[in-house]
Amino acid sequence: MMQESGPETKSNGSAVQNGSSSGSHLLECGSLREARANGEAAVDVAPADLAHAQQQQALQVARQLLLQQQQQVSGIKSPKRNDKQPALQVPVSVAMMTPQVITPQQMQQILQQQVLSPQQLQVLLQQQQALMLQQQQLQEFYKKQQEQLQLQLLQQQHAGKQPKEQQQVAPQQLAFQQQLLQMQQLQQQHLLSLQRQGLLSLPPGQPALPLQPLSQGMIPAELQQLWKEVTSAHPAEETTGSSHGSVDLTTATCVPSAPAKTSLLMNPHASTNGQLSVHTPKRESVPHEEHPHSHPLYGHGVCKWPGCEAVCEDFPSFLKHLNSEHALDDRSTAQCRVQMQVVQQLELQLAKDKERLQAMMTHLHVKSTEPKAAPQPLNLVSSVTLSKSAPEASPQSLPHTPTTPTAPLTPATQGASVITTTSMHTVGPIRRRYSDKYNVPISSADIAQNQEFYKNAEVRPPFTYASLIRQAILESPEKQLTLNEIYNWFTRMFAYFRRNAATWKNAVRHNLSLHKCFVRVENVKGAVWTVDEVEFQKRRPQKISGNPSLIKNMQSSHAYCTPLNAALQASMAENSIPLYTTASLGNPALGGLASAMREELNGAVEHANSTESDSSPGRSPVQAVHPVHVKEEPLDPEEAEGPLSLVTTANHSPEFDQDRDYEDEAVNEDME
DNA sequence: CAGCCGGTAAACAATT
DNA sequence: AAATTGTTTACCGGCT
Repeated sequence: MMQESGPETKSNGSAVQNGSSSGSHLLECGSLREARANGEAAVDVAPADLAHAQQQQALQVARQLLLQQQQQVSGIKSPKRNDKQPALQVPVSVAMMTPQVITPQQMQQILQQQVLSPQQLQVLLQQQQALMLQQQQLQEFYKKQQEQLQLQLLQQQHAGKQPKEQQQVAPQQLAFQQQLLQMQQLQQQHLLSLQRQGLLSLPPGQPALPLQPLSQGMIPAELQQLWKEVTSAHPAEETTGSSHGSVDLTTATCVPSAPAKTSLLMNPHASTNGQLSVHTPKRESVPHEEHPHSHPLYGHGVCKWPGCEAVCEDFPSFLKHLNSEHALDDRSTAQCRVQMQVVQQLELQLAKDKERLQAMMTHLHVKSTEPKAAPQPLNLVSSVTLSKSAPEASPQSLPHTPTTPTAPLTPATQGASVITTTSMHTVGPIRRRYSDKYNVPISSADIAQNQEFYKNAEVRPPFTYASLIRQAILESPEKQLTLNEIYNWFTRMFAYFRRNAATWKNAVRHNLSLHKCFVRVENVKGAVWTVDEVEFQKRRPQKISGNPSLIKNMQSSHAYCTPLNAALQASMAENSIPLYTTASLGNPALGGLASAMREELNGAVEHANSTESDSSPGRSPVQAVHPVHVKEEPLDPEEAEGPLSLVTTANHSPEFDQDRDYEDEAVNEDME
């Protein structure tokens, strides 16, 4: 225990550790790029706008339908009234309206990307809130629709209805159902194509959309047309040749800025259960009725119904057009459904991002308030590392207890590293290396927090044995420990290591012997192990060099921005929201953060060369900005450790510098 | 695909 | 003699 708070710890100063290789970043970037490539091509319209427009459209359409249905129910006649039946409801409700639950993979992603600046969070938050609103409206509409349908159905059944109607209806329904199925299939195809393109990543275990096996060839021309129209709305992702105007929605409506939804990927699993707790709000929310002229389907004198673009002189004429051309018929309904699906996708994305945001918020803010009740589940991280597929169970025989199921997700913290030497946490320092891949650097605060977390949660720490061993040794007052003491440290600091002793102890011994950085020193009482920082540092470069992927993301001078960008990009990539992609660089807020980070980076680098001024300077800026601990980019873990090495070895070895330089070079190369 | 890394398992020797 | 400590080799999976 004393070790924990031990003063000695100063050793590790600021280590900004980077992890070795970060595959995750790479992936993220890659996907992002792909998304951009596929999506940006055609669009000049901001994706956000698109998304917004589409949502609006969907809502509008839905409202329209709802209104019509209501009228019908209330006795007002309308052309085709019963085109719906229970059978139809199913697909819609099940497949379309259910939001999705976050999958483990998503969680992982979330975990990996937790590095957002407050500004980013804000932006995200705002966006999500906006989307949420729309989503709620949509859901509300949907529920109503369902109710209406049921009502209708009941009426029909009880009334015994006129044969005519039924006759009319039957065929229509059949046709409609068929269309729906086809639509779904199309979407499925779309999904598949997206997957192929790498835009979509489906969780392994998740089945794709629950589609019915329809022959693909059956797609009626009309449906195809429909599909095109609908899809054209989101050109971003669907680069498919069919693209057609793409303009419609976008131009007109809305918001000038933003991102797109490109994402769309219809997430298969979406259909499963998830649910956004959206409570149906009140229908009053429907604004359009009150502001007729602001009809989402009407803008710039043009009907914005997907694929329509009919010119309407004025609003009244537009209304006429709307009622005549886009009445409640099969086509409109199908279009509506498609739109709904589009919206749903957006919702899914929204849900994901919300979750992510939640995690980030929790991580960043709650932290202080909430006693890390459920600290983070790095385990996710670790498990990820171990295996991507297995959702929760850690593949390895590790005893992973699902400890905190509630798991907050703040995981990202995994990484590790910034150590504050002096201060920051009494806890010891750093655990620097996270598991190979996810090397997201962590702030001291994270570490401290994590420490608590690991002490109680049987979660495998995302650090290598070597890192842990080193940590243990460095934390000791004399910087040396016997094997048994190391064991004790492990068990004391990590609940995870209270199990499977044979396994990890063997690993510890193995590591001690294997790595040159661990030096065995004969002692009076036997032998103790010490750390040769120089050696330890030496090993790093290799990894780092292998990190290019990670580095690529960053911009040379903005090394520290990397995490940020990475997170953003990942987020965007996932959501296919270009907005951020481009914006991130230009965004002033981000820029500020970036510069702050850069400073930190520079500081880190400098002190790395110099001596132990370490981390304190570098990190302060960031912290000052916000409690956010941005995980500093790992440029090199070494850096973080640099100071430490000094401490231990006391001298500045050329090798050290070389390593550093080497790394820097590598970084630059990659970046450029 | 090769190479590197880290984790795990295990055999074996030396020491306590 | 048993347990602990160290060393070494092999294999596997992930990543670059």
